[in-house]
Amino acid sequence: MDIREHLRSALRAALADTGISPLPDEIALERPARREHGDWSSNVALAISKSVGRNPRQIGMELVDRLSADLPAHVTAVEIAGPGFVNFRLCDSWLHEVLVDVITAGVDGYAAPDLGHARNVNVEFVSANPNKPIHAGHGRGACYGDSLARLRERCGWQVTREFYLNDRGVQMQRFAESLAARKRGEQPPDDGYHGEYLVRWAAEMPDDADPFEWGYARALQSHRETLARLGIVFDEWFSERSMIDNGAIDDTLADLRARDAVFEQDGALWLRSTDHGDDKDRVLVKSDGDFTYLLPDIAYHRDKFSRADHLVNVWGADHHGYVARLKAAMSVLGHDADELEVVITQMVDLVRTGEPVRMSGRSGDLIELDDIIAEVGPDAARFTYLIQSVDSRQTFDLDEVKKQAMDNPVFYVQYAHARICSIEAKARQAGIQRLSADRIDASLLVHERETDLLRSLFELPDIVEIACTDNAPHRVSAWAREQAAALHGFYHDCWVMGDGVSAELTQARLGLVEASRVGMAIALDLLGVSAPESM
RNA sequence: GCGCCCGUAGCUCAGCUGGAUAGAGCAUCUGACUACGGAUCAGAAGGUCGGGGGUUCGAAUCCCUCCGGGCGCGCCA
Repeated sequence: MDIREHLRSALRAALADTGISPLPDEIALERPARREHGDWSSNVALAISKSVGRNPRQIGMELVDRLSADLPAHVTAVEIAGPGFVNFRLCDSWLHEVLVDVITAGVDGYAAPDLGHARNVNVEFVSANPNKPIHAGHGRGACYGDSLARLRERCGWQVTREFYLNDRGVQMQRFAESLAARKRGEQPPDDGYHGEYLVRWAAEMPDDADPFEWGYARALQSHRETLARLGIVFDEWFSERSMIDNGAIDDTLADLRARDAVFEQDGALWLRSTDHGDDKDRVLVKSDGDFTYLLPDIAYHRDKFSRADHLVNVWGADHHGYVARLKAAMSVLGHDADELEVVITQMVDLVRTGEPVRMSGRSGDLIELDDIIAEVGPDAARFTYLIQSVDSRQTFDLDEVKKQAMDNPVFYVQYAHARICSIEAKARQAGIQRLSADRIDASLLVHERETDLLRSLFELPDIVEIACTDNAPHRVSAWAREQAAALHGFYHDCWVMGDGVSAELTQARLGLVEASRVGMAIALDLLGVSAPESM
């Protein structure tokens, strides 16, 4: 049983004994920041003092008295502190159970809370237009979205990774015209695409190819290849054009009309989105008969809702203004708008030793994600994109990320994993066979370095759950760094084998090393970063 | 003007569904291996958590307000 649930039930019983009624729904238990405040602490006396009308310190004292009279398992002391905190001191035995839990559950079973209950979730991300290479800014959304998908998979969801293709419209026309112009050796039109990549692609294009279709296919190939370099593979590439061909857009329009959610004004057709939380109504079909981008978007999300229980969209900050209208449209169509989560990633500033990397506006050149990957490597790119909350603007310093050899966190973390593997290999070479968890005497693990590692491993399931529910992979990155620090400290102070280390202690420590490997492998997998056995 | 995000150590950032003396990495300074990989470890120094109010036993965290920065507010996509 989770140690917190164990302490909670003890507290609940003590509260009942003191005549508190009704018992609080929630009893908070947390690890105090300061060591002298014990191993676990509860503020329950403070939390209920008002409703009970009693002094919190007094309630706390009573709880301490009753708990001390019959100490729960693992607990060595219960103390009152400050305004009324109830602090528990535990012996290390509760941590020794963690070791067994981790090894027994393994990489697939540990820290895998079932939050999704096999529901289907569709995670749509990147969705870069198929008319130019994926650039550095997309990298953040790509790594982030894939990590969200990994978190969902670990937490019991059925996940579809989806890429939406805006494969029609004026932008694609301009792209085709620009490509054709380059093929003829001419400059693209002023309102076309001027990037250097078009010169390369034009050179590849056969003379008799249709610039639109060939260019589209070429861009798609480029996207696939770039994403594959980061280990990102999509299940579905959804074509906007297909919704015209198969009537999905007409159906959507008919659906909206049937729900009396549209009206005509000034020759255009409008969606009454203000009825569902938008700040103004939106045009669906322009007076010239073309529809706006919004209508296919609505049709697309309508389609996604027919395929999944829950939708997650990863959008760049420049699209946050569209959230309200899309949610309004889904609400109009009878969907629960809360089942559509739109997460916004803030911008990325590329810099090189503190100097901003200029994106040439004149030529239309962008820094391609391929170039970033080639320069810093896929693991460093992914870890860097995922090390920080996507709510904050990110400064991505290419030189900092590349000089990883010395001080980059991704290497620090990967090195920890490699070290673990190195120890295990050394043990094998020495003919030491690691015993199964039930045959290890985990109680031998009493060194502070050892208990630090176990405490860290204990936290991983919580971290995974929070990262999943908050769409926050950076919590996993932070954990991985802490776990790596704990591992390096352990490595430094605690010899697993050799003179002066008993066979039993070697076995216990090998178990701890294996548990660490499990935890680190889980975290790195969630981040999509490789877990090397040697570096 | 309105909306969303951000403002925490010299730098890059965690911590934000309220907890006790605010953390990490980098950079700086000082130390540590005759053994499992020194891409490591230990210590020091570094702070008006943008400012001001409020709620609370308790606020970086919640509320209000102001300041600063980013991104959006189309019958563009």
